[in-house]
Amino acid sequence: MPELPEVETIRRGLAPALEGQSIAKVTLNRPDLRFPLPKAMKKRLEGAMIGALGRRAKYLLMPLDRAETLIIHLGMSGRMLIEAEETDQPGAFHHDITRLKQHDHVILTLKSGARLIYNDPRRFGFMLLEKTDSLDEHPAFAGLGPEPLGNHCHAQGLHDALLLKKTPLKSALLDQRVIAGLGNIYVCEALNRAFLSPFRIANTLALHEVEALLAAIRAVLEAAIIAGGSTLRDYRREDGALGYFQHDFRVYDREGHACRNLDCKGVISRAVQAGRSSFFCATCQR
DNA sequence: GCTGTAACCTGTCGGC
DNA sequence: TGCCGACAGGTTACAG
Repeated sequence: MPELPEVETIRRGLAPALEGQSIAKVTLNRPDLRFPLPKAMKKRLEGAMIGALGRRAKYLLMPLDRAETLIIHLGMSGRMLIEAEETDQPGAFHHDITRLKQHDHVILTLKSGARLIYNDPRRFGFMLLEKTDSLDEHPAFAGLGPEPLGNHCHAQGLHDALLLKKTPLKSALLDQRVIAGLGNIYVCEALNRAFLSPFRIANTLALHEVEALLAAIRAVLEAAIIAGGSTLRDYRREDGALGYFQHDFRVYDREGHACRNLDCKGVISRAVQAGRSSFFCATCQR
């Protein structure tokens, strides 16, 4: 799925087309997403005006003028796409010729005529409509760790959180309660840049190692946002275009290739941790 | 209470 | 060429 950089890229791309626009029509083609969409959602959305788009971790937030916020999670394969005007012509959707319309589960038609399409083949994603003033208490957000790119994320705080974890570092960083927004790709990349093994037990890291780790996490995420995210299979930007950060991967999906860290002659290995692939260099990551 | 695993669903890719 | 199994960016329920 879209991890933090992909969701942020989508947010920035959608904002000019959505903010200040009213929703004229809601089409629920397939309400049985990960969590079933309530039938009342259609009525609650139609006629509402969209405010400034936000993001928390991997969640896209669409506030409405009715004191409610549409919470969108893209799961593993979800896409949010803007289509300029309604058309059934094949291939008319910008560059995104890979999208199958059978997976267009939710369509918001704006008064401007543009359509916001939620497409998700694997249906691991979901949408929730919640009261805006109680979002922080919502179960989706209440336990989330700090935003790695935010002002409230500090090495000391991350160090304290990791001290409580007896799991391998890789698993600890995937835990959204420790730090929010990281997924498999960017954890692998950040650990390589910080020269830390994914197998290190989280509570054995010294503060100076956590400082290096946090700096690496931030560098990776910022570079990925500039590149428009990473496209492996499903991810597309809001206009159907690809992300390009996958060309800058140092370890992810590079098993058997040379490590790209300076002066390291190691080779990238792959191992399975908690059912997920970890890519790392055993020579320079300790 | 914490941790690891399996399951959710569908598409893609590689091997046979 | 076609079939089948493995695997995939996330999250969560459940067993140990």
